[in-house]
Amino acid sequence: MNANDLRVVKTKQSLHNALLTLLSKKPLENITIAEICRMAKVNRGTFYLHYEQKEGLFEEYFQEIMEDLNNSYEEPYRAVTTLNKNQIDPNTIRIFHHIERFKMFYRIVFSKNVPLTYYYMLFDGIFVLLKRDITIHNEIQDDISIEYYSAYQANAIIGLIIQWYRQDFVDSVSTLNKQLAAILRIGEKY
Amino acid sequence: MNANDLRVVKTKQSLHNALLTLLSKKPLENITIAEICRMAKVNRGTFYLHYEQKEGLFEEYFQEIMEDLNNSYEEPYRAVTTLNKNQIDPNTIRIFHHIERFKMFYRIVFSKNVPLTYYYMLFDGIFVLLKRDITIHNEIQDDISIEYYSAYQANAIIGLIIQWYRQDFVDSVSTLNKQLAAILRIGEKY
DNA sequence: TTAGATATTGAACATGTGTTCATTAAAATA
DNA sequence: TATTTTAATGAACACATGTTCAATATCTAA
Repeated sequence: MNANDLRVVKTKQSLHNALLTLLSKKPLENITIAEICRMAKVNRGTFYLHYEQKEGLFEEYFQEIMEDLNNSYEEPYRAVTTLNKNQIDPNTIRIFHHIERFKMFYRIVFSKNVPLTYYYMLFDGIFVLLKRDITIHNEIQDDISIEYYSAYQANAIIGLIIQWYRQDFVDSVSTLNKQLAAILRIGEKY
Repeated sequence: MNANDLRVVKTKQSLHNALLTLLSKKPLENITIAEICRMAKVNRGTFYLHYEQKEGLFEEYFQEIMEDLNNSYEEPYRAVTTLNKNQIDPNTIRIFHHIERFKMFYRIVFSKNVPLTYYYMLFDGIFVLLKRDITIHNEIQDDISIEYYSAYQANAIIGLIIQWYRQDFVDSVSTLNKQLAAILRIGEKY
């Protein structure tokens, strides 16, 4: 199954387009593989040559979105810009911009009948960014595992995003940035 | 559909037992509704009279587990015992005990092909506990939304649990408690 | 205990799933 | 361009899904 073979490229493209079209009409859970294939004019057997579930198709998209998340931080090494210092500038927090930009997709990612896969892809994405950030600024005691600490911080941010999502992203990106900045500053008051 | 009708009770019980038996042999994703019904000796149509998906059946179980989580904190009002004070006693943190106790179920809840529903049930459970805790000890500035703050803290804890789960819960409950306590203490050093 | 209410059943139907296999069509390469 | 390689197709299969409906069994309430 050579991914560069034009036939493969064409097939996948058709399937991608079909899924996108269908997603604009109904939620992922109500879309069937047979339906996608009919619309893409691709044999159903061919679908199974490339994917196991319709979720795999969406996963390919989401992969690209995760790359955008990474690229957002490729410039300086700033995930959330050093979590515990009080020189946090809310504008350097890029995560919420990213979510806002792709909110169409994140509405799917966070919907309750979708498998956890995408959640984990997002989690891992943020986890890696934070771990890098935390390691560089090594703002950590030796009794804390970097893994646990990164998982804690990464998922905490996703917690904000969940809350945001549940109000259908009505708050502004800057509200989210400010909330995170304020929360991170809490500890330092004591 | 009277839930007290003996026929209903009997049917649900059979389905529950069948699901549990099957779950000991294979993951939820590989279990079919038809299979559950065959084993429970319940007509497939009857299944659809009570549930929409097999996931709904599991959800009923998980509901009970969530009640256990709540009961764990029914005594004094201590979720994680006031998140930001340094008099945190790791032993008063009950969440990880709870997870450990039901780890069989949480292995399902956190598996990647399962819908987000259960994740949200856990999230909401912890969220409510923390929100109560935070409100009582009102350890919060007025520029922070209690909702966002609770979501942040609740999901942060689940972040630790995810990390724990991914190593198949090899670490001890007390390790987790200590990690959380240490992380919560970080802010106060500055 | 009986009459009425209703949950369960079995059968059937259209559609989806996941897989196989020989055939065909479209690429790569030489 | 001709040859080889291999992806895509169509047909078929057993099984699952989700729904309907009349017939039956079982429960509740009088």
